[in-house]
Amino acid sequence: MKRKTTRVTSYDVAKLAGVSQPTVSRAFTPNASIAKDKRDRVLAAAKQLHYLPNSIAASLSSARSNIVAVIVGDMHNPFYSESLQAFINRLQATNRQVLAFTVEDGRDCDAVLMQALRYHVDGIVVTSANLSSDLISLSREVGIPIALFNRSTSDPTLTSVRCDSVQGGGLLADAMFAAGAQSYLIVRGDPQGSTSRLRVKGFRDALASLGIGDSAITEIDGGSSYAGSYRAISKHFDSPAPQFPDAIFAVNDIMAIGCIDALRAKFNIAIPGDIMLAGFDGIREGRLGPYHLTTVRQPIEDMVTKTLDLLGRDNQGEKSATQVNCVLPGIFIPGRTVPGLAEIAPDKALEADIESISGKN
Amino acid sequence: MKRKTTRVTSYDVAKLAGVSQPTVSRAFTPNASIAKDKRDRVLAAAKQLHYLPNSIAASLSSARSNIVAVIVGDMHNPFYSESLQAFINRLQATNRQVLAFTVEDGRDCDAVLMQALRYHVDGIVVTSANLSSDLISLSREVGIPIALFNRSTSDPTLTSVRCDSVQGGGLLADAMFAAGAQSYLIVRGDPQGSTSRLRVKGFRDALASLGIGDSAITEIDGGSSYAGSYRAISKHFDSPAPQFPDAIFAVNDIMAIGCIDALRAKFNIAIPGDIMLAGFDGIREGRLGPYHLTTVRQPIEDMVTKTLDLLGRDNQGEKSATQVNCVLPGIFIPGRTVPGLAEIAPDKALEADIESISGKN
DNA sequence: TTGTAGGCGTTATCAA
DNA sequence: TTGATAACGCCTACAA
Repeated sequence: MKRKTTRVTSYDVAKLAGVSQPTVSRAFTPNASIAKDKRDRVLAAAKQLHYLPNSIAASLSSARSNIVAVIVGDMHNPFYSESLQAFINRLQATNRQVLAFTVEDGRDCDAVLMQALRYHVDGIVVTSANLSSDLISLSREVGIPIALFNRSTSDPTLTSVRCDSVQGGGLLADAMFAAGAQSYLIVRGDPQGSTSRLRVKGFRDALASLGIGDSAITEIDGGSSYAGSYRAISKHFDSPAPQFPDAIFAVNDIMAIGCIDALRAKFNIAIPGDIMLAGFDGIREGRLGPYHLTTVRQPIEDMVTKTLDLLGRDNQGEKSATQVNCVLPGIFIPGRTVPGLAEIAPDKALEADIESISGKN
Repeated sequence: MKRKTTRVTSYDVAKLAGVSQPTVSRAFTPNASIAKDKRDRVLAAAKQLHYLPNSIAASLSSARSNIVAVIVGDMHNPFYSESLQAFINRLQATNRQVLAFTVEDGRDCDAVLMQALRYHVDGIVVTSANLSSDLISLSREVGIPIALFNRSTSDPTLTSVRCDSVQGGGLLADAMFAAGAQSYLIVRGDPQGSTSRLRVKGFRDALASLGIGDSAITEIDGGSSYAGSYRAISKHFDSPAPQFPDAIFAVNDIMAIGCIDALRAKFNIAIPGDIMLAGFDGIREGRLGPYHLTTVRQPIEDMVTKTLDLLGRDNQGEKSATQVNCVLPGIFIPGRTVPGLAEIAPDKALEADIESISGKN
């Protein structure tokens, strides 16, 4: 049996360098026990032949692929593309690769997850997607750890990392109450997900303990998107004499931005002059000049670190012995959409905001 | 030699189904010649054993990984995260995977490219990054095709797909001239890249043929980012009696947004009332309420299709025989930052804009 | 430190 | 259509 495409293999290098094949392998392995002169000889031969170790073959024989699958549900929400970027950067820095997947709205995450399992990736990060318990147990059987990112788990045996929605919601309620808000509108997100629910809960709990009664709080559905919240706001206040609340809490930033745009364009509302407003996530867009959104930032970097840490730990052996649900606190970001918050001088805050946004072509 | 983790293999399935191992392989291969009853038997056995074909092993044996590497330079620019998403969606739909890489500003793309080559990916898409000619020839030797996305190539032997910067720049010049602009400011992008240069060229050429002399055109450096252009605008007009132009052309949308924010915040400029303005790319953020940016949209979907098409063609055999430089026309998007363009009724345009933006949590 | 031998789990080839 | 057998290119184990 003969192949057409004869690629350069470690055997070719071994022959040229006058060593055995495993020695070539060692030359490319950090901290392998190999004499310096041999390593140099091998590397020289490799360069001469344009040899590149085949990671696929390495994965097969060593049973670790150095690949982590990252499944992103909604790339339309900047929070998730920022998260994906963070995963890529972090893994790249440790010589691992990212196999990236997206799951379109409501589509089954299962097919995609199956693909990931087939590649025998070292771990799977699932962001914002509902996965069936069948697949969860399958992945467990196959021995590939799964971690949920920014998702609290319906299945308590699943490892997950997320930001403290309840605490974060509370921070925003406190800030708005302190700024004098007495009536509130909450714009909800994805009814399927727990994230929206918990943020609302944290917000309402804090208000309750501040003495704000339920009658002062209204909730509407924002569809969890810019367009959805834009429409929701447009429709909600579409009456001859709309009753505007003192404050609006949109459960995520992209929705908050949709609300702001709708309020300004359709109702000529000033923010925070007429209505104060807050979001949740801390996406870069919220820092743009027209918004300066007051929000709670999810500590993406720390969450990514923790997620990969847990995935690696799972890999070490004990498997599903210790599932962990890691909850990190959110960071309150004072913007200009809630009055009386700017401790920092406006220009300084602006500069800081700008610094935090970059982007080259 | 014994392994600890005894995973289910095709042999296990073969034994249970009472067939040979290759038959199991055939059962999982579409259009393979296998009797229906055998396939059913195999699939049943596979399901019972929770068998998943090992794609890594398949890659090794078949010499095709079904993985395409996508190297993204700047995830801070939404254009590139949108592009990455488009690649993921398209490849996923054809049962291929994306190995995602990022290259930080100015860092060497080479190390990352090397990683991709090691995985023997079927092709590599390079977006916004400078790669050395060494690596280009290496990839050619290894037989892995590379395609540049939104990059014109210094190396003319490289396949590339991009939007017609010259034509696009011309469209914007025409629109602004038609709207009455007589004096122009151009905010340049990355001086390294050809993209910015070509867009500026197209813009200036069009102005020249409209009779606008060089003395009416100023160019400044915008650093190719939101922050960079924000600062550039702030500095450029920082004088007791600043001379504002009639029109500003920022070579990409994220910079255009930075310009708008700076003009509004620092100089209280109305757009397009005081100054008209245009960008380039067609990113989602440009559609947000406060901007409604007039721009030229890059046909991302078509560009992605074309890119993958070319990568696949390269793979078919003839290798570097036919390098292709595909240039697709940009699409003029009338926004509200250049007056007199809205052919569509304002509300309808807004709705269309909103529809084009989604995003769930 | 180095080499020999064997296996990782699939697909490709060829004969039946 | 099916099965036996040989690659694919590397890593691991073990002995030297």
